[in-house]
Amino acid sequence: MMDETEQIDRIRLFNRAYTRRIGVLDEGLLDSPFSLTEARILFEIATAPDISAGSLGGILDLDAGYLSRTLKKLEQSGLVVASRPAEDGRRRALRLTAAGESAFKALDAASRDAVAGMLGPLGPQNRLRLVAAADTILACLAGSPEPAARLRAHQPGDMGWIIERHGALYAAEYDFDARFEALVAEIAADFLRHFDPARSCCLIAARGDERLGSAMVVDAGDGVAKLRLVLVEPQARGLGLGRLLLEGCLDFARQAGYRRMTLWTNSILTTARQLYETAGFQLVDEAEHSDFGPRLIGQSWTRDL
Amino acid sequence: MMDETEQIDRIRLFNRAYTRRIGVLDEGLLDSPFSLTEARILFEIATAPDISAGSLGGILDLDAGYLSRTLKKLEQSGLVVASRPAEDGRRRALRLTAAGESAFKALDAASRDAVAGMLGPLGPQNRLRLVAAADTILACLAGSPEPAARLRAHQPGDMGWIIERHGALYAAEYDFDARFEALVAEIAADFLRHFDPARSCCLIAARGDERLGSAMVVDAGDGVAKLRLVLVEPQARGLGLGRLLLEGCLDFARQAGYRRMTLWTNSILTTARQLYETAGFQLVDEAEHSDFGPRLIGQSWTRDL
DNA sequence: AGCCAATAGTTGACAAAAGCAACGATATGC
DNA sequence: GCATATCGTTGCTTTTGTCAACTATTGGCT
Repeated sequence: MMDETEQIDRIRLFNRAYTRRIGVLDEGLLDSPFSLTEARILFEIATAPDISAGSLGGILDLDAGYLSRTLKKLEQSGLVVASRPAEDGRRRALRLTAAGESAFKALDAASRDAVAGMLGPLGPQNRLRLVAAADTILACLAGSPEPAARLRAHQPGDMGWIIERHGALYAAEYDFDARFEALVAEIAADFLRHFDPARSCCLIAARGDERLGSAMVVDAGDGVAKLRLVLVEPQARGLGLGRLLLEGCLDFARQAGYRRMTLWTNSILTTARQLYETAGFQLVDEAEHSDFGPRLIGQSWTRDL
Repeated sequence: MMDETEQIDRIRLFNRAYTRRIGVLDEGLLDSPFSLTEARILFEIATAPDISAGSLGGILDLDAGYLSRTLKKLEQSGLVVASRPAEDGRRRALRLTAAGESAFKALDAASRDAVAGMLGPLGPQNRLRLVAAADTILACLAGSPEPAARLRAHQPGDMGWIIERHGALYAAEYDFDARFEALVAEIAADFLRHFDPARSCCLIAARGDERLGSAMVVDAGDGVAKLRLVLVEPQARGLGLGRLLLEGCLDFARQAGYRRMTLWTNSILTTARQLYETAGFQLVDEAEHSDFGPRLIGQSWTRDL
């Protein structure tokens, strides 16, 4: 895990590195006749015509006096005009003249080129990642409360994802071999082949587009529902998603009229074991096996609904 | 898709927003007796003791004259000492005094607090996302030139990925239903169950960790190899990956001693059809079916090896 | 209506920050 | 040992930013 100190250090590292980058970008404006502040002023006026000097200063965090002087210079150069709006004789509504517009366009193009120059050497894939990461940062800072993880029914591709994550995670964490992924694929294929919305369900825990966990219920006959393929991604553990998925499955099974629910798991999955125990499941059988490579103890659990 | 113009605009938006954020952070240093530049100088000297004024200026992009004066001020305040290293009488090796160290520590703590204040109101999940995104941006910019796509053998999780992408892509592009994903899962499970490195193979086209395409060869009996599950991700199309995968499969089949290669596909997959034609495959059979929902024309292709 | 406080912007004086160019001291290459 | 380059310093200048006093206008209040 990453503690707060390390988070802060990494953000500070990022701030240093990135501001230096941006500094390099802004140097591109050096061969224009405008200072960075002037360019920012032109940009803001172009974006929000009839803006007042006051709000401009607020946005750019400029001293009122300094701003006033700078604006006067821009007016004298014929790039900006100010009018006294009828409704408030104190304010001055700022606008770009035609010359101001074209100066802004040139600046804007230069700034665009500078960014393009930064993105240029990156591969198309890296560019997308970069833009996505920038969006993420803004979203996080905007404090857009991170979309809550929620349960949804399965969609095309979800079965494959379940197989992939089971295969990759159990291989990495417990050294399961390919037979495990094969078994999961068979279970998933079987689920899709015989999917009956009244008798079976597959729940995906997702946050936005990101899949965080899975669980499914299938008909085991005799009024017994079988819980399968319960998985929570490592980065999403500790959020109660396992509980959420399990509750969703129990609810579904009850509504579907099942009397009991059973599941099969392996003893090394201690977190899962706790989850099942607190959810009222009872261990009914254990048997050693080596179906997936390492020596394991398979467990059957059950509970009434 | 996102075109370059939009990427640039979003990065520019990010730059504006983020620099403003950092500006706010730096204001935290205002109640220290140091200017931002002095603080940066202290930071660099603390990080790299015995640094020369020249490289300091290079790192911080400061005018040599300005830097010289600022350093003199810091020396007079007793925070920095400079020594003439024996090996080069022109340079001056800069170090913090004890007082300098403690001043730096205070600055460092203030900066850390400022960042902590920025991260504070975010949720723990958002903090992690933010840090991860910042790392991503630096990694992208570090311009680790995007690794070339290459073929590799399958690994744990790859079969699941193949199933996921087949399921999701064919559903989105051709409206295939769940039976298709089920079929792919069965094929994949079968492959894993009966995988024999001498008789079958699965190739994954990958760029770094990112999977871009797949193809597999299985034994169809009578010296015939069957090509299955050829897929290239939309964002990686046009790079010749399909060709690469196909050649890899043909090479494997020849080395494994197969006499012929067959494959089954559907007529709507026109890009794939061209790929097979140019690779020397010949259409031997067509049959209408609706196995995956829409009415399709299945095609069998074959070629000698 | 008339007064007062608040708001929007301007101006002068000044300080800090930054840039430029000339210069001295030392090192390096031929 | 001389030309040339490097490292740093200093004087001078411009740019940038700050502060406080000031004018003009508005809006609320009695």
